[in-house]
Amino acid sequence: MGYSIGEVAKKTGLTTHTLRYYEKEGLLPFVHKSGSGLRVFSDNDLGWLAMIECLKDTGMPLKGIKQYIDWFSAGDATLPQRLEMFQKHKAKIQEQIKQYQNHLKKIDFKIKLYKKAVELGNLNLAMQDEEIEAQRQKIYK
Amino acid sequence: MGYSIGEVAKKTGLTTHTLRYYEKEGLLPFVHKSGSGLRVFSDNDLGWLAMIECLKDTGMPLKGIKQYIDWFSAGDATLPQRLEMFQKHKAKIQEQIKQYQNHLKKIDFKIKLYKKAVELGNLNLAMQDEEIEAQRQKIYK
DNA sequence: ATAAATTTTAGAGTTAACTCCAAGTCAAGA
DNA sequence: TCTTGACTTGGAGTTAACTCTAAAATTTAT
Repeated sequence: MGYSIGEVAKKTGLTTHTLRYYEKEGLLPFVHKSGSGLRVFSDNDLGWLAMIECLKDTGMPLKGIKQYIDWFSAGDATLPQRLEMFQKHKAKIQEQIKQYQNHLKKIDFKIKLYKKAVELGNLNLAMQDEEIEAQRQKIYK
Repeated sequence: MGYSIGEVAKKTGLTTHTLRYYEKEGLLPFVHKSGSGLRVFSDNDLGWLAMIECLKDTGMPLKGIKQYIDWFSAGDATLPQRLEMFQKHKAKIQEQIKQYQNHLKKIDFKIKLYKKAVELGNLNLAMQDEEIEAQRQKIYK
């Protein structure tokens, strides 16, 4: 029914230190304490941790995540703010993905270039290769 | 022919502080100095800055970028290392994109949920909606 | 019952990547 | 020439997100 901090650490891949830090920062306001003061995590808390991971991994700072949790705790009056937050964050993620895909093209070019350079044992020679120069132009134009 | 640090700051969106910091960290070993000690950036330096931005924005720490630059400076003997670096980094970026797309599904679910919740003025009611519950199952199963 | 492992707290320390400051030098326009 | 703005350095300060320490309490295993 409940999980110790160590169990949650194993489940999530976070350390116990990090979990306590998150709680201190207000990211886990729903975790209960046992009579003797030990944290007891519920499945609902694991759900929150999954959401925290999702937002954190997509670039939201802990402060932003805390804002969301504070809005949640404030109840239905903050539903519009929460919707707006997710919509804006979605746009940011999509922008990120686009940028990543663009950067990937540049990396692909470098891989092609360095494959040829390794083959020839010389970077300058590889840069003079027609096909490689053609691809360079396509990307950096 | 050459750009001052302020001009480069405008071109790149970095601050002059950051540019000096990058140089201090060994990321700009090709920038020249004028007789009186002013930095003079070339178009080639701008190319390096673009590559630095690409690697940094895709999650490579400055130390990793410096390693690449050091390998470059060491000459053709390090071509295989550089190729390997780009190949590994490409794999990491692709993994990132996949993860982002997955996270995006969760965010999309939240948007759907909160749209309904705003409509109803109540989050719990929205969670009981059939269509929303169906989508939740699809994602969190 | 006892030993070993886990958890508690407050608070200090770390790392990456900036960001700023002071005091002095350099450059461009009126 | 004078002033104003940009640039120089070394070094200190900041921020986010951990990461660790120590001493005490609790829980689990034998």
